[in-house]
Amino acid sequence: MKNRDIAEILSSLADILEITDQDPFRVNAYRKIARIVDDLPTDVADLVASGEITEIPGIGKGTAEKIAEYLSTGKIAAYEEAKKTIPAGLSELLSIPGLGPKTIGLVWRQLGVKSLAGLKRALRGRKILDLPGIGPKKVENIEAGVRAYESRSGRLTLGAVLPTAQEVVRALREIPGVEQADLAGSVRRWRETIGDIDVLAASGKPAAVIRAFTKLPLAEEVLAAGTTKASVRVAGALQIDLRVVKPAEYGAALMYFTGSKDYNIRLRGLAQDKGLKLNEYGLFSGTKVVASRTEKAVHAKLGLPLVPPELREDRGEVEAALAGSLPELVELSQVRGDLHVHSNWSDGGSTIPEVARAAKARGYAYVAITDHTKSLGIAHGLSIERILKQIEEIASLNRRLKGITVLSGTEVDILSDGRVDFPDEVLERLDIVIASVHSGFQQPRDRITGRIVSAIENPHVDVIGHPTGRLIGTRPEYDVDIERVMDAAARTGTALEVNCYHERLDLNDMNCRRAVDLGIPLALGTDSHHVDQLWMMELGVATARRGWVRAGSVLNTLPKGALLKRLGRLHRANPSS
DNA sequence: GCCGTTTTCGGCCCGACTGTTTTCAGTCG
Repeated sequence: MKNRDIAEILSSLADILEITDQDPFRVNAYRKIARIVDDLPTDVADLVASGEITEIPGIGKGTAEKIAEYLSTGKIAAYEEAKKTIPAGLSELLSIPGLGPKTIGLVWRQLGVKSLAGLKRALRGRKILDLPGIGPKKVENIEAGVRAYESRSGRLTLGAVLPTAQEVVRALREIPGVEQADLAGSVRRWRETIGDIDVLAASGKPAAVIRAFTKLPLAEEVLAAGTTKASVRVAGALQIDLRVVKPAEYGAALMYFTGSKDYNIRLRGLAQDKGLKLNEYGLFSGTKVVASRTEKAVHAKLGLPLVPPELREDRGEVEAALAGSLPELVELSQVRGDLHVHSNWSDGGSTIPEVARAAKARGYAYVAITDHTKSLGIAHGLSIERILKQIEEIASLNRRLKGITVLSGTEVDILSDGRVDFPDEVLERLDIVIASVHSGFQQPRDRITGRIVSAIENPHVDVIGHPTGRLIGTRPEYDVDIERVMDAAARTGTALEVNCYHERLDLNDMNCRRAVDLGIPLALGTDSHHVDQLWMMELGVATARRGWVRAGSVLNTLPKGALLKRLGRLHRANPSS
């Protein structure tokens, strides 16, 4: 699938056109198409072959031809030509905060800056001060931008910052004069990674709120503080931006600061069509406010139901909302159990009774213990003898437990030849079998895809664990042909996991959407190695919601009996609970 | 580059902030 490659080329093309001062709307058109192609749940080659590609809003004849050209020749002539017009190291400079295309074009043409190293030399040499429109303050800003760019460690996973973000909102709501406070930005949309945390508050006394906010104990450093907004640094490197608005403007402001940018653009377009204007202060007819206090009211005046923040990415949700066909998304409260938890029998830190207690406290009806198997020696994977013993202990524990059932499961290794690590007679005795790849990540596409398809076709395998193997920001997915995996899963009825662990979220949102379209069942599991990690179910539910998943597609929204029946193992259901 | 019953040409989201300005350009979200 070439979607990602094509998206990167179109995005680079946009960078080049921007630096060479071409029509900004053309630049935006390419950026938008790059995003659309990257988000596509299907192989762009199929859409080109069928001619459906130009039916996607935003993609016209011109770009469709370029994509077709890439698919047949491996190159796009327009891009190859454009690349010759600027030095290769220039596009990188667009990532420096405070430095934009105009200034980059200026230092390149006037000073011969061709790269980050060249920019730093120009800053040191102070030649840059001779350029029109550049003064000492601007030089200072660019220097600070370069430092920030060089020191930043990339985006953090949502799961790594969410607890802090939620604590900040709680603290904010305690401040006198704060009427409402919520997370906004990419955290509220539950994007898998975030750059900083945006928080919004409503108050009639913004200055006092800002003062109190900057004095919160968790604020380690105050980066900026004005009358309506402030930025502080917490927990090391994490930046929190607070904005305070009037209560009457809260809904419009929350929409504005939640984004995404593309969603906001779409809604402003809808407003324009109605002769209205939408900004962060409200929806206006001339100077008269039409709606502003709540998100629901602003959406309603635009002819839309309230669109859940997880969907606000301009991936078709606006059209669906207008047509009244938004999906009813799965909710955390509908999840009746966690299907992927490790205990101290393998590499987990909690005992099985501790897991059961914590799962019950979360309101679950069941929880599956799915420890590793013997070939994963590093994780103390279970031998056949030990898994049989564990099955017995869990049965005994279930006889004592009230209000929760522990399911006997396994996360069985998919071996390098596609067989799994336990024989059928062992797998048959388990309530749930997850099969996962934990080795041979470097295998070529055919081989690793074939392994996973073999596991899918194994009648004892219920779920494929973390199907792409990626670790966000650490390890790319293995070279798996996810289309083939999904075709096999759809054919056999095998579930694919939405691994909820914050560094995995695998399947990701767009793959969830593809799976749902194909009718593939999904299994939510946290992959917890300690009871402190069970909360990450929230992250998986959010990922599923971002993938337009309804409760009906999620196995663990089923009651225990229906789940076990679905897994084909009703006869092994524990009769005592 | 994309798009369209006000349009096949002429638009394309909106405002704040900053720094350089003397009326505005660049950047950001």
